Amino acid sequence: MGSERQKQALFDAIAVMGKAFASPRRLELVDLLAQAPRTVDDLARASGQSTANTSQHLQALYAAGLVTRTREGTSVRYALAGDEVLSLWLALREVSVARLAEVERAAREYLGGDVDAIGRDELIARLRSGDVVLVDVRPTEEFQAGHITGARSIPLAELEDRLAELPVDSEVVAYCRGPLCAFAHEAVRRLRAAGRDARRLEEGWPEWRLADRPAKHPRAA
Amino acid sequence: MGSERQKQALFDAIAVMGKAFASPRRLELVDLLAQAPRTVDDLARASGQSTANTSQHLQALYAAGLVTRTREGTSVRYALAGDEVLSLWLALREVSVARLAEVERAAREYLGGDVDAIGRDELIARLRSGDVVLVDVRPTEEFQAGHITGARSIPLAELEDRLAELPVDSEVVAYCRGPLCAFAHEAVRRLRAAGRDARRLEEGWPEWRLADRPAKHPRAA
DNA sequence: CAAATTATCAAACGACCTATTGAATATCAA
DNA sequence: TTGATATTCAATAGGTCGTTTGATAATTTG
Repeated sequence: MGSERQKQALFDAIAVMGKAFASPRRLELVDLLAQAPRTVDDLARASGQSTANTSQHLQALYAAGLVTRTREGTSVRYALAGDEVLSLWLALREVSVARLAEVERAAREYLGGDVDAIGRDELIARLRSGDVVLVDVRPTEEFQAGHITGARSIPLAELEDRLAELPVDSEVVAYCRGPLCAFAHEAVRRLRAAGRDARRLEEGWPEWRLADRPAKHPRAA
Repeated sequence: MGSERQKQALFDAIAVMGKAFASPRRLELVDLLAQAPRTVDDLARASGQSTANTSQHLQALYAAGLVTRTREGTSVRYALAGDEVLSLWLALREVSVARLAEVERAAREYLGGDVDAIGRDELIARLRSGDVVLVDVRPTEEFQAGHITGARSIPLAELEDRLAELPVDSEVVAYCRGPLCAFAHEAVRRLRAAGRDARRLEEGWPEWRLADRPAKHPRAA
Protein backbone atom coordinates (compact mmCIF):
# COMPACT_ATOMS: atom_id res chain seq x y z
CA MET A 1 0.00 0.00 0.00
CA GLY A 2 1.31 3.43 -0.95
CA SER A 3 2.77 5.57 1.77
CA GLU A 4 1.81 9.10 2.71
CA ARG A 5 5.08 10.32 1.26
CA GLN A 6 4.37 8.66 -2.05
CA LYS A 7 0.92 10.20 -2.17
CA GLN A 8 2.40 13.62 -1.58
CA ALA A 9 4.95 13.00 -4.32
CA LEU A 10 2.04 12.27 -6.62
CA PHE A 11 0.28 15.52 -5.81
CA ASP A 12 3.56 17.38 -6.07
CA ALA A 13 3.96 16.04 -9.59
CA ILE A 14 0.42 16.96 -10.61
CA ALA A 15 0.89 20.45 -9.18
CA VAL A 16 3.68 20.97 -11.70
CA MET A 17 1.01 21.18 -14.34
CA GLY A 18 -1.18 23.30 -12.09
CA LYS A 19 1.64 25.77 -11.61
CA ALA A 20 1.93 26.15 -15.35
CA PHE A 21 -1.54 27.70 -15.35
CA ALA A 22 -0.73 30.06 -12.50
CA SER A 23 0.80 32.91 -14.47
CA PRO A 24 -1.18 35.37 -16.61
CA ARG A 25 1.69 35.71 -19.05
CA ARG A 26 1.82 31.98 -19.58
CA LEU A 27 -1.93 31.80 -20.04
CA GLU A 28 -1.66 34.42 -22.74
CA LEU A 29 0.94 32.30 -24.50
CA VAL A 30 -1.25 29.23 -24.22
CA ASP A 31 -4.14 31.21 -25.64
CA LEU A 32 -2.05 32.28 -28.62
CA LEU A 33 -0.81 28.74 -29.18
CA ALA A 34 -4.42 27.57 -29.16
CA GLN A 35 -4.78 29.38 -32.48
CA ALA A 36 -1.63 28.23 -34.19
CA PRO A 37 1.92 27.03 -33.51
CA ARG A 38 4.38 29.91 -33.37
CA THR A 39 8.00 30.78 -32.90
CA VAL A 40 9.36 32.36 -29.74
CA ASP A 41 9.92 35.69 -31.39
CA ASP A 42 6.44 35.66 -32.86
CA LEU A 43 4.91 34.89 -29.48
CA ALA A 44 6.99 37.56 -27.81
CA ARG A 45 5.72 40.17 -30.24
CA ALA A 46 2.13 38.97 -30.12
CA SER A 47 2.04 38.98 -26.33
CA GLY A 48 4.08 42.13 -25.86
CA GLN A 49 6.75 40.74 -23.58
CA SER A 50 10.50 40.40 -23.94
CA THR A 51 11.94 37.49 -25.88
CA ALA A 52 13.91 36.21 -22.91
CA ASN A 53 10.86 36.25 -20.72
CA THR A 54 8.75 34.57 -23.37
CA SER A 55 11.37 31.90 -23.82
CA GLN A 56 11.46 31.30 -20.10
CA HIS A 57 7.69 30.90 -19.86
CA LEU A 58 7.65 28.62 -22.86
CA GLN A 59 10.21 26.43 -21.18
CA ALA A 60 8.03 26.30 -18.09
CA LEU A 61 5.11 25.21 -20.27
CA TYR A 62 7.37 22.65 -21.90
CA ALA A 63 8.45 21.28 -18.54
CA ALA A 64 4.79 20.98 -17.61
CA GLY A 65 4.14 18.96 -20.76
CA LEU A 66 1.72 21.48 -22.19
CA VAL A 67 3.63 22.36 -25.35
CA THR A 68 5.97 20.71 -27.83
CA ARG A 69 8.85 22.39 -29.60
CA THR A 70 10.66 21.78 -32.83
CA ARG A 71 13.66 23.54 -34.22
CA GLU A 72 13.09 25.11 -37.62
CA GLY A 73 16.31 26.54 -38.92
CA THR A 74 17.22 29.38 -36.66
CA SER A 75 13.83 29.45 -34.93
CA VAL A 76 12.07 27.21 -32.48
CA ARG A 77 8.42 26.58 -33.09
CA TYR A 78 6.19 25.85 -30.10
CA ALA A 79 2.78 24.22 -30.28
CA LEU A 80 0.17 22.98 -27.83
CA ALA A 81 0.96 19.39 -26.92
CA GLY A 82 -2.39 18.03 -28.04
CA ASP A 83 -6.11 18.51 -28.11
CA GLU A 84 -6.39 17.39 -24.49
CA VAL A 85 -4.28 20.38 -23.55
CA LEU A 86 -6.41 22.63 -25.67
CA SER A 87 -9.62 21.43 -24.08
CA LEU A 88 -8.07 21.70 -20.64
CA TRP A 89 -7.30 25.35 -21.31
CA LEU A 90 -10.77 25.97 -22.71
CA ALA A 91 -12.31 24.28 -19.68
CA LEU A 92 -10.27 26.35 -17.25
CA ARG A 93 -11.24 29.50 -19.09
CA GLU A 94 -14.88 28.54 -19.17
CA VAL A 95 -15.07 27.67 -15.49
CA SER A 96 -13.27 30.86 -14.56
CA VAL A 97 -15.77 32.91 -16.54
CA ALA A 98 -18.64 31.04 -14.92
CA ARG A 99 -17.41 31.17 -11.33
CA LEU A 100 -15.28 34.28 -11.00
CA ALA A 101 -17.24 37.50 -11.21
CA GLU A 102 -14.01 39.39 -11.76
CA VAL A 103 -13.26 37.43 -14.93
CA GLU A 104 -16.74 38.06 -16.23
CA ARG A 105 -16.43 41.74 -15.47
CA ALA A 106 -12.99 42.04 -17.08
CA ALA A 107 -14.29 40.20 -20.13
CA ARG A 108 -17.24 42.56 -20.54
CA GLU A 109 -14.96 45.54 -20.19
CA TYR A 110 -12.46 44.21 -22.70
CA LEU A 111 -15.02 43.08 -25.28
CA GLY A 112 -17.01 46.29 -25.22
CA GLY A 113 -20.76 46.40 -25.77
CA ASP A 114 -22.50 43.13 -26.51
CA VAL A 115 -23.25 42.36 -30.15
CA ASP A 116 -25.70 39.88 -31.65
CA ALA A 117 -24.34 36.37 -31.85
CA ILE A 118 -25.16 33.26 -33.82
CA GLY A 119 -24.71 29.67 -32.66
CA ARG A 120 -22.99 26.77 -34.34
CA ASP A 121 -26.07 24.95 -35.53
CA GLU A 122 -27.72 28.00 -37.00
CA LEU A 123 -24.52 28.97 -38.78
CA ILE A 124 -24.22 25.54 -40.35
CA ALA A 125 -27.78 25.73 -41.61
CA ARG A 126 -27.31 29.23 -42.98
CA LEU A 127 -24.04 28.28 -44.64
CA ARG A 128 -25.74 25.35 -46.29
CA SER A 129 -28.48 27.52 -47.70
CA GLY A 130 -25.86 30.00 -48.85
CA ASP A 131 -27.35 33.23 -47.59
CA VAL A 132 -24.54 34.14 -45.25
CA VAL A 133 -20.89 35.09 -45.62
CA LEU A 134 -18.46 33.76 -43.01
CA VAL A 135 -15.44 35.92 -42.26
CA ASP A 136 -12.37 34.99 -40.24
CA VAL A 137 -11.06 38.25 -38.76
CA ARG A 138 -7.94 36.83 -37.12
CA PRO A 139 -4.43 37.57 -38.40
CA THR A 140 -3.58 35.84 -41.64
CA GLU A 141 -1.11 33.37 -40.12
CA GLU A 142 -3.77 32.02 -37.81
CA PHE A 143 -6.22 31.63 -40.65
CA GLN A 144 -3.59 29.75 -42.62
CA ALA A 145 -2.91 27.42 -39.71
CA GLY A 146 -6.54 26.32 -39.77
CA HIS A 147 -9.99 27.80 -40.18
CA ILE A 148 -13.64 26.98 -40.59
CA THR A 149 -14.40 25.52 -43.99
CA GLY A 150 -16.03 28.13 -46.16
CA ALA A 151 -14.66 31.11 -44.28
CA ARG A 152 -12.75 33.87 -46.01
CA SER A 153 -9.91 35.67 -44.31
CA ILE A 154 -10.23 39.39 -43.69
CA PRO A 155 -8.04 40.42 -40.72
CA LEU A 156 -9.70 43.04 -38.59
CA ALA A 157 -7.13 45.67 -39.54
CA GLU A 158 -8.06 45.36 -43.21
CA LEU A 159 -11.81 45.20 -42.74
CA GLU A 160 -12.73 48.73 -43.79
CA ASP A 161 -10.50 48.65 -46.85
CA ARG A 162 -11.96 45.39 -48.06
CA LEU A 163 -15.63 46.02 -47.46
CA ALA A 164 -16.25 45.77 -51.19
CA GLU A 165 -15.39 42.05 -51.10
CA LEU A 166 -18.49 41.38 -49.03
CA PRO A 167 -21.82 41.17 -50.83
CA VAL A 168 -24.21 43.87 -49.68
CA ASP A 169 -27.28 41.69 -49.61
CA SER A 170 -25.93 38.85 -47.44
CA GLU A 171 -25.58 38.78 -43.71
CA VAL A 172 -21.98 38.65 -42.53
CA VAL A 173 -20.89 36.37 -39.68
CA ALA A 174 -17.51 37.13 -38.12
CA TYR A 175 -15.50 34.84 -35.87
CA CYS A 176 -12.10 35.04 -34.25
CA ARG A 177 -10.09 33.35 -31.51
CA GLY A 178 -12.91 32.60 -29.12
CA PRO A 179 -15.55 34.08 -26.85
CA LEU A 180 -12.99 36.20 -25.00
CA CYS A 181 -11.42 37.61 -28.15
CA ALA A 182 -12.45 41.12 -29.08
CA PHE A 183 -11.84 40.87 -32.84
CA ALA A 184 -15.26 39.52 -33.82
CA HIS A 185 -17.07 41.95 -31.52
CA GLU A 186 -15.22 44.85 -33.04
CA ALA A 187 -15.68 43.56 -36.59
CA VAL A 188 -19.44 43.36 -36.13
CA ARG A 189 -19.53 46.88 -34.73
CA ARG A 190 -17.60 48.21 -37.70
CA LEU A 191 -19.71 46.28 -40.20
CA ARG A 192 -22.87 47.60 -38.61
CA ALA A 193 -21.46 51.12 -38.71
CA ALA A 194 -20.96 50.57 -42.44
CA GLY A 195 -24.60 49.62 -42.80
CA ARG A 196 -24.09 45.87 -43.10
CA ASP A 197 -26.13 43.16 -41.47
CA ALA A 198 -23.64 41.37 -39.21
CA ARG A 199 -23.39 39.03 -36.25
CA ARG A 200 -20.56 37.28 -34.50
CA LEU A 201 -20.16 33.54 -34.11
CA GLU A 202 -20.48 32.62 -30.43
CA GLU A 203 -17.36 30.49 -30.47
CA GLY A 204 -13.93 30.75 -32.06
CA TRP A 205 -11.83 28.52 -34.21
CA PRO A 206 -10.42 26.25 -31.46
CA GLU A 207 -13.85 25.48 -30.06
CA TRP A 208 -15.18 24.81 -33.55
CA ARG A 209 -12.31 22.47 -34.35
CA LEU A 210 -12.67 20.54 -31.13
CA ALA A 211 -16.33 20.03 -31.83
CA ASP A 212 -15.08 18.17 -34.92
CA ARG A 213 -16.89 20.26 -37.45
CA PRO A 214 -15.87 20.48 -41.08
CA ALA A 215 -12.45 22.07 -40.94
CA LYS A 216 -9.36 22.47 -43.01
CA HIS A 217 -6.06 21.33 -41.54
CA PRO A 218 -3.07 22.31 -43.65
CA ARG A 219 -0.73 20.41 -41.35
CA ALA A 220 -3.09 17.47 -41.57
CA ALA A 221 -3.27 15.52 -38.35
CA MET B 1 -11.90 47.95 -28.95
CA GLY B 2 -10.35 46.54 -25.78
CA SER B 3 -6.96 47.85 -24.74
CA GLU B 4 -3.85 45.89 -23.96
CA ARG B 5 -4.28 46.72 -20.30
CA GLN B 6 -7.80 45.34 -20.29
CA LYS B 7 -6.65 42.15 -21.95
CA GLN B 8 -3.98 41.70 -19.30
CA ALA B 9 -6.55 42.32 -16.59
CA LEU B 10 -8.57 39.50 -18.12
CA PHE B 11 -5.68 37.08 -18.04
CA ASP B 12 -4.80 38.21 -14.53
CA ALA B 13 -8.31 37.31 -13.46
CA ILE B 14 -8.23 33.91 -15.11
CA ALA B 15 -4.85 33.20 -13.55
CA VAL B 16 -6.51 33.49 -10.13
CA MET B 17 -8.17 30.17 -10.86
CA GLY B 18 -4.95 28.80 -12.30
CA LYS B 19 -3.09 29.68 -9.13
CA ALA B 20 -5.60 27.70 -7.13
CA PHE B 21 -4.36 24.57 -8.86
CA ALA B 22 -0.71 25.41 -8.26
CA SER B 23 -0.33 23.92 -4.77
CA PRO B 24 -0.09 20.20 -4.03
CA ARG B 25 -1.82 20.68 -0.70
CA ARG B 26 -4.76 22.41 -2.34
CA LEU B 27 -4.99 19.72 -4.98
CA GLU B 28 -5.20 17.14 -2.25
CA LEU B 29 -8.08 19.05 -0.70
CA VAL B 30 -9.84 19.30 -4.05
CA ASP B 31 -9.35 15.58 -4.52
CA LEU B 32 -10.92 14.87 -1.15
CA LEU B 33 -13.81 17.22 -1.86
CA ALA B 34 -14.37 15.41 -5.14
CA GLN B 35 -15.57 12.47 -3.03
CA ALA B 36 -17.79 14.27 -0.58
CA PRO B 37 -18.31 17.64 1.10
CA ARG B 38 -16.38 17.91 4.36
CA THR B 39 -15.65 20.16 7.29
CA VAL B 40 -12.35 21.95 7.75
CA ASP B 41 -11.33 19.74 10.63
CA ASP B 42 -12.21 16.64 8.69
CA LEU B 43 -10.17 17.78 5.72
CA ALA B 44 -7.25 18.69 7.94
CA ARG B 45 -7.20 15.22 9.42
CA ALA B 46 -7.72 13.47 6.09
CA SER B 47 -4.93 15.41 4.42
CA GLY B 48 -2.57 15.42 7.38
CA GLN B 49 -2.02 19.14 7.66
CA SER B 50 -2.74 21.64 10.37
CA THR B 51 -6.21 23.10 10.75
CA ALA B 52 -4.99 26.65 10.22
CA ASN B 53 -3.19 25.73 7.06
CA THR B 54 -6.15 23.76 5.76
CA SER B 55 -8.46 26.68 6.47
CA GLN B 56 -6.15 29.02 4.60
CA HIS B 57 -6.00 26.79 1.54
CA LEU B 58 -9.75 26.36 1.60
CA GLN B 59 -10.16 30.09 1.60
CA ALA B 60 -7.85 30.30 -1.41
CA LEU B 61 -10.02 27.75 -3.18
CA TYR B 62 -13.10 29.71 -2.17
CA ALA B 63 -11.62 32.93 -3.55
CA ALA B 64 -10.93 31.10 -6.79
CA GLY B 65 -14.57 30.04 -6.98
CA LEU B 66 -13.77 26.34 -6.82
CA VAL B 67 -15.59 25.53 -3.58
CA THR B 68 -18.66 26.63 -1.68
CA ARG B 69 -18.99 26.76 2.09
CA THR B 70 -21.89 26.59 4.49
CA ARG B 71 -21.89 26.95 8.23
CA GLU B 72 -23.28 23.92 10.06
CA GLY B 73 -23.44 24.63 13.76
CA THR B 74 -19.91 24.97 14.96
CA SER B 75 -18.40 23.62 11.74
CA VAL B 76 -18.03 24.93 8.23
CA ARG B 77 -18.68 22.48 5.45
CA TYR B 78 -16.85 22.94 2.16
CA ALA B 79 -17.89 21.38 -1.14
CA LEU B 80 -16.79 21.55 -4.76
CA ALA B 81 -18.60 24.41 -6.47
CA GLY B 82 -20.16 22.23 -9.15
CA ASP B 83 -19.67 19.45 -11.63
CA GLU B 84 -17.76 21.76 -13.97
CA VAL B 85 -15.17 22.15 -11.24
CA LEU B 86 -15.07 18.41 -10.71
CA SER B 87 -14.53 17.72 -14.39
CA LEU B 88 -11.91 20.44 -14.58
CA TRP B 89 -9.99 18.73 -11.79
CA LEU B 90 -10.38 15.33 -13.41
CA ALA B 91 -9.22 16.78 -16.74
CA LEU B 92 -6.15 18.36 -15.17
CA ARG B 93 -5.30 15.10 -13.44
CA GLU B 94 -5.79 13.11 -16.60
CA VAL B 95 -3.67 15.37 -18.77
CA SER B 96 -0.94 15.42 -16.15
CA VAL B 97 -0.86 11.63 -16.07
CA ALA B 98 -0.77 11.51 -19.86
CA ARG B 99 1.88 14.17 -20.41
CA LEU B 100 4.12 14.17 -17.35
CA ALA B 101 6.25 11.10 -17.02
CA GLU B 102 6.94 12.01 -13.41
CA VAL B 103 3.24 11.85 -12.53
CA GLU B 104 2.91 8.49 -14.20
CA ARG B 105 5.96 7.22 -12.36
CA ALA B 106 4.78 8.54 -8.99
CA ALA B 107 1.37 6.99 -9.61
CA ARG B 108 2.84 3.57 -10.36
CA GLU B 109 4.99 3.77 -7.26
CA TYR B 110 2.10 4.82 -5.05
CA LEU B 111 -0.40 2.31 -6.41
CA GLY B 112 1.94 -0.65 -6.21
CA GLY B 113 1.85 -3.53 -8.65
CA ASP B 114 -0.79 -3.42 -11.33
CA VAL B 115 -3.93 -5.45 -10.75
CA ASP B 116 -6.56 -6.64 -13.21
CA ALA B 117 -9.17 -4.03 -13.99
CA ILE B 118 -12.67 -4.04 -15.39
CA GLY B 119 -14.26 -1.31 -17.47
CA ARG B 120 -17.51 0.48 -17.01
CA ASP B 121 -19.50 -1.29 -19.72
CA GLU B 122 -18.40 -4.74 -18.70
CA LEU B 123 -19.25 -4.03 -15.08
CA ILE B 124 -22.73 -2.86 -16.00
CA ALA B 125 -23.31 -6.06 -17.97
CA ARG B 126 -21.97 -8.28 -15.20
CA LEU B 127 -24.02 -6.46 -12.60
CA ARG B 128 -27.13 -7.00 -14.68
CA SER B 129 -26.50 -10.72 -14.94
CA GLY B 130 -25.84 -10.85 -11.22
CA ASP B 131 -22.60 -12.83 -11.13
CA VAL B 132 -20.46 -10.13 -9.58
CA VAL B 133 -20.32 -8.33 -6.24
CA LEU B 134 -19.47 -4.65 -6.29
CA VAL B 135 -17.65 -3.31 -3.23
CA ASP B 136 -16.99 0.33 -2.34
CA VAL B 137 -13.78 0.33 -0.29
CA ARG B 138 -13.73 4.06 0.53
CA PRO B 139 -14.36 5.35 4.06
CA THR B 140 -17.97 5.11 5.15
CA GLU B 141 -18.70 8.85 5.00
CA GLU B 142 -17.74 8.97 1.35
CA PHE B 143 -19.94 5.99 0.56
CA GLN B 144 -22.81 7.70 2.33
CA ALA B 145 -22.30 10.89 0.35
CA GLY B 146 -22.84 8.96 -2.85
CA HIS B 147 -21.95 5.63 -4.42
CA ILE B 148 -22.57 3.41 -7.40
CA THR B 149 -26.03 1.85 -7.29
CA GLY B 150 -25.77 -1.75 -6.15
CA ALA B 151 -22.46 -1.37 -4.38
CA ARG B 152 -21.95 -2.41 -0.78
CA SER B 153 -19.67 -0.50 1.56
CA ILE B 154 -16.67 -2.28 3.02
CA PRO B 155 -13.95 0.22 3.91
CA LEU B 156 -10.48 -1.11 3.16
CA ALA B 157 -9.56 -1.21 6.85
CA GLU B 158 -12.42 -3.63 7.57
CA LEU B 159 -11.94 -5.82 4.54
CA GLU B 160 -10.25 -8.80 6.20
CA ASP B 161 -12.71 -8.89 9.08
CA ARG B 162 -15.70 -8.85 6.80
CA LEU B 163 -14.60 -11.34 4.19
CA ALA B 164 -17.47 -13.61 5.18
CA GLU B 165 -19.96 -11.10 3.82
CA LEU B 166 -18.71 -11.75 0.31
CA PRO B 167 -19.97 -14.87 -1.48
CA VAL B 168 -17.14 -17.24 -2.30
CA ASP B 169 -18.38 -18.16 -5.76
CA SER B 170 -18.78 -14.64 -7.18
CA GLU B 171 -16.12 -12.39 -8.55
CA VAL B 172 -15.58 -9.26 -6.49
CA VAL B 173 -15.11 -5.84 -8.10
CA ALA B 174 -13.67 -3.11 -5.89
CA TYR B 175 -13.71 0.59 -6.57
CA CYS B 176 -12.57 3.68 -4.67
CA ARG B 177 -11.84 7.34 -5.27
CA GLY B 178 -10.44 7.07 -8.75
CA PRO B 179 -7.62 5.74 -10.87
CA LEU B 180 -4.97 7.37 -8.67
CA CYS B 181 -6.43 6.04 -5.42
CA ALA B 182 -4.66 3.06 -3.92
CA PHE B 183 -7.62 1.61 -2.02
CA ALA B 184 -9.04 -0.53 -4.82
CA HIS B 185 -5.62 -1.79 -5.85
CA GLU B 186 -4.87 -2.83 -2.30
CA ALA B 187 -8.31 -4.36 -1.81
CA VAL B 188 -7.88 -6.54 -4.87
CA ARG B 189 -4.46 -7.68 -3.67
CA ARG B 190 -5.86 -8.63 -0.28
CA LEU B 191 -8.86 -10.39 -1.78
CA ARG B 192 -6.60 -12.36 -4.08
CA ALA B 193 -4.38 -13.25 -1.15
CA ALA B 194 -7.52 -14.61 0.53
CA GLY B 195 -8.20 -16.78 -2.49
CA ARG B 196 -10.97 -14.67 -3.97
CA ASP B 197 -11.49 -13.81 -7.59
CA ALA B 198 -11.22 -10.02 -7.68
CA ARG B 199 -10.65 -7.09 -10.01
CA ARG B 200 -10.74 -3.35 -9.61
CA LEU B 201 -13.00 -0.95 -11.46
CA GLU B 202 -10.92 1.27 -13.74
CA GLU B 203 -12.62 4.42 -12.57
CA GLY B 204 -13.81 5.77 -9.26
CA TRP B 205 -17.01 7.20 -7.95
CA PRO B 206 -16.61 10.77 -9.27
CA GLU B 207 -15.89 9.59 -12.82
CA TRP B 208 -18.82 7.20 -12.67
CA ARG B 209 -21.16 9.90 -11.47
CA LEU B 210 -20.05 12.37 -14.15
CA ALA B 211 -20.49 9.79 -16.86
CA ASP B 212 -24.02 9.13 -15.69
CA ARG B 213 -24.94 12.76 -16.13
CA PRO B 214 -23.43 13.94 -19.37
CA ALA B 215 -21.47 17.10 -18.68
CA LYS B 216 -23.20 20.42 -19.04
CA HIS B 217 -20.28 21.52 -21.19
CA PRO B 218 -19.64 18.66 -23.58
CA ARG B 219 -17.29 20.87 -25.58
CA ALA B 220 -14.84 20.78 -22.69
CA ALA B 221 -14.97 17.02 -22.35
C1' DC C 1 -22.91 32.72 31.78
C1' DA C 2 -18.70 29.96 31.27
C1' DA C 3 -16.30 26.24 28.93
C1' DA C 4 -15.34 23.64 24.90
C1' DT C 5 -15.09 23.08 20.07
C1' DT C 6 -14.29 24.72 15.49
C1' DA C 7 -12.67 27.90 12.32
C1' DT C 8 -10.30 32.09 11.02
C1' DC C 9 -6.99 35.78 11.47
C1' DA C 10 -2.30 38.08 11.90
C1' DA C 11 2.55 38.22 11.92
C1' DA C 12 6.87 36.34 10.52
C1' DC C 13 10.15 33.63 8.29
C1' DG C 14 11.83 31.09 4.50
C1' DA C 15 11.12 29.37 -0.06
C1' DC C 16 9.80 29.97 -4.51
C1' DC C 17 8.45 32.69 -8.69
C1' DT C 18 8.86 36.51 -12.06
C1' DA C 19 10.97 39.94 -14.87
C1' DT C 20 15.21 42.10 -16.30
C1' DT C 21 19.70 42.34 -17.91
C1' DG C 22 23.60 40.92 -20.39
C1' DA C 23 26.19 37.11 -21.97
C1' DA C 24 26.32 32.66 -24.41
C1' DT C 25 24.81 29.34 -27.89
C1' DA C 26 22.91 27.52 -32.27
C1' DT C 27 21.82 27.98 -37.04
C1' DC C 28 22.10 30.03 -41.47
C1' DA C 29 24.07 32.86 -45.14
C1' DA C 30 27.91 35.02 -47.32
C1' DT D 1 35.38 31.80 -41.01
C1' DT D 2 32.53 35.96 -39.97
C1' DG D 3 28.25 38.22 -39.24
C1' DA D 4 23.35 38.13 -38.35
C1' DT D 5 19.30 36.25 -36.37
C1' DA D 6 16.90 33.63 -32.95
C1' DT D 7 16.85 31.45 -28.69
C1' DT D 8 18.53 30.13 -24.27
C1' DC D 9 21.24 30.62 -20.08
C1' DA D 10 22.84 32.80 -15.67
C1' DA D 11 22.59 36.09 -12.15
C1' DT D 12 19.92 39.26 -9.58
C1' DA D 13 16.49 41.87 -7.27
C1' DG D 14 11.72 42.34 -5.95
C1' DG D 15 7.58 40.27 -5.04
C1' DT D 16 4.40 36.52 -3.85
C1' DC D 17 3.24 32.22 -1.59
C1' DG D 18 3.21 28.63 2.12
C1' DT D 19 3.76 27.11 6.70
C1' DT D 20 3.98 27.82 11.54
C1' DT D 21 2.68 29.92 15.77
C1' DG D 22 -0.32 32.02 18.81
C1' DA D 23 -4.30 34.74 19.36
C1' DT D 24 -9.28 35.83 18.13
C1' DA D 25 -14.21 35.00 16.71
C1' DA D 26 -18.43 32.13 16.32
C1' DT D 27 -21.30 28.49 17.93
C1' DT D 28 -22.90 24.90 20.91
C1' DT D 29 -23.03 22.64 25.45
C1' DG D 30 -23.02 22.39 30.55
